[in-house]
Amino acid sequence: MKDKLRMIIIDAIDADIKLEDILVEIPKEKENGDYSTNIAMKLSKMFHDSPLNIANKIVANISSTDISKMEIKGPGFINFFVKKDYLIDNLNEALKLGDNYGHSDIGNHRKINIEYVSANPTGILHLGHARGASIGDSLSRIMSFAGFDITREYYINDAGNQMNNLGKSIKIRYLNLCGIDEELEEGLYHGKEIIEIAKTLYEKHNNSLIDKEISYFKQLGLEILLEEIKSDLKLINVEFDIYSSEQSLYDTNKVINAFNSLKEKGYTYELDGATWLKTSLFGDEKDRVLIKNDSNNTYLLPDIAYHMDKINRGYDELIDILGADHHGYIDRLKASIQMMGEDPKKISILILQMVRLIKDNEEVKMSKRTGKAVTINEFVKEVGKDPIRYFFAAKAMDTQMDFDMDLALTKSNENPVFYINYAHARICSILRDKKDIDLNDKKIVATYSKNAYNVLDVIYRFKETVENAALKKETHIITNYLYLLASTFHSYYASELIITDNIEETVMRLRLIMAVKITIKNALNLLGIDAYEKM
RNA sequence: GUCCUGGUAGCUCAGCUGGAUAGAGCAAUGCCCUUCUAAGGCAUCGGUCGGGGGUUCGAAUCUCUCCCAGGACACCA
Repeated sequence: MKDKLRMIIIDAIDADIKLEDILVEIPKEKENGDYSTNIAMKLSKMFHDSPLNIANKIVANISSTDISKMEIKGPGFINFFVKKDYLIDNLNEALKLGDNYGHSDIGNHRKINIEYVSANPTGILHLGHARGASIGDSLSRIMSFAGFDITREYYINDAGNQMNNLGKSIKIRYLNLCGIDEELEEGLYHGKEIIEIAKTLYEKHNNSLIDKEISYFKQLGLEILLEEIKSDLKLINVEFDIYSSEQSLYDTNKVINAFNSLKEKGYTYELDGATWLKTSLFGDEKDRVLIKNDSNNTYLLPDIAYHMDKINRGYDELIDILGADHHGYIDRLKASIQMMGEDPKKISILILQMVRLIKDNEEVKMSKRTGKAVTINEFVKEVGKDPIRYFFAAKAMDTQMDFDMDLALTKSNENPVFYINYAHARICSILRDKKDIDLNDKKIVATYSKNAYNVLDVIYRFKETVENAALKKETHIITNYLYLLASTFHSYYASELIITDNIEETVMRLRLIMAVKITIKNALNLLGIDAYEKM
């Protein structure tokens, strides 16, 4: 309807205006119409005329069967009151489409790769990772529902020095169990999951692994921890399409090829025994080291190879969801990609601000080494998957958030996910009582109440909400919508009975709440949250 | 010191391509179960939009400056 109005408005203006310059919005106050536009004020300068005059001219030029009333108010807003037939059409559409209601083609099958979490497999995932995982997965679901072709990818840093440290840490813990005294030095991994791995190995093999190389322990640790990461992610409904390995980029010569390509183009130079990349040529604040003077690579080189690999796999856009501590990384990566001859605009890097965990009014520091961090596993057990998913989706990525453990653990009704699911459960309950009423009765003459129309209107807005969330890449647009939908429904529920003696009325109202149920379920699904039949 | 994010009701946060009286939830207060789930509804209370200047018909929104919080400034990833 918004788009329709924009078309109507543009036809009524005698000037060269682009469609996207016309803003149509839903006024906060109902008395200001169903939709409104500020275009007259916008055109005031261009036409050298007062907004009110322009508004009057525009209104005089509009004639549409969809519009029941137009008003000019305030400094020059044009308010539209539209006929409500489209809401009924949409209701029928929703019932017909079911699980597919709200699906959009706006993404036009553009191939998008979303990379998130990508935590090094040197420990167990904790709460901070849960934010990235939740946002990444919700965004994938939303964009996918909006018609984008989404691939979810997890990048495993299995080639760097931390992996050797992992192997070393496991081996030392194992040797300790075998009665060999060896110190676990600073910088190695002190987490209790490392001890557990060592313990498992000892129970299984006793002393027989003492002479094995570090690389043996490294490989074992990697496999075990990766499995643990996958199963932890599954607890919050997150799964990936592709796990790609840094090591494999070396094995297939993609890293060396990337390096040679940069070198051939003259973007590298030697200094102090290291090899540098001229990223400052393309907007980075300074040049970066590719190969250290101990002849090891920095992380940047394989990362360039990795992003090139993704581009070469045919994606139209790469989205990286990274923690706030990586923000300095954006410029150097984009600069590097540009040197490789690709458009840096293909890469969107979304920066996720930190989560601070608060317990007893004090911050709990999260560190893989101390073993003190609250793991996803523990957190799901205490709080539950759905509140976690909702809570993370509900906040814009760029807000730093404090996660108050004590508050979350009370499991009180402060969590809106209960409120939303309560609406769903209520509907299910009514539908169980409907007995044998035929909902497809076409001969309906009764009309909907004002409250019912409010509900219809919110249901109608679902599709444009999905599109908006997908284009802006913001998950909280969906949570806000869900809350509005639930709230509008609860209000309607209190205002009239669904099942009455009047069969026509009953059928209409049942159809309405069924559409609400479908919409809630579909929207919750976009966030990886279950819809409850009963509460 | 430089850069990046934030600073909106007691608390957690929306709103930010400039628009009508700044919105929700939680907390507080008062009503509403002889009605399909009261985990609900209805209402009240609550604000120098961090401070100050600027741009204009109009600024929470744009701009400058200062203050506060967190983060980044490696031949770590």
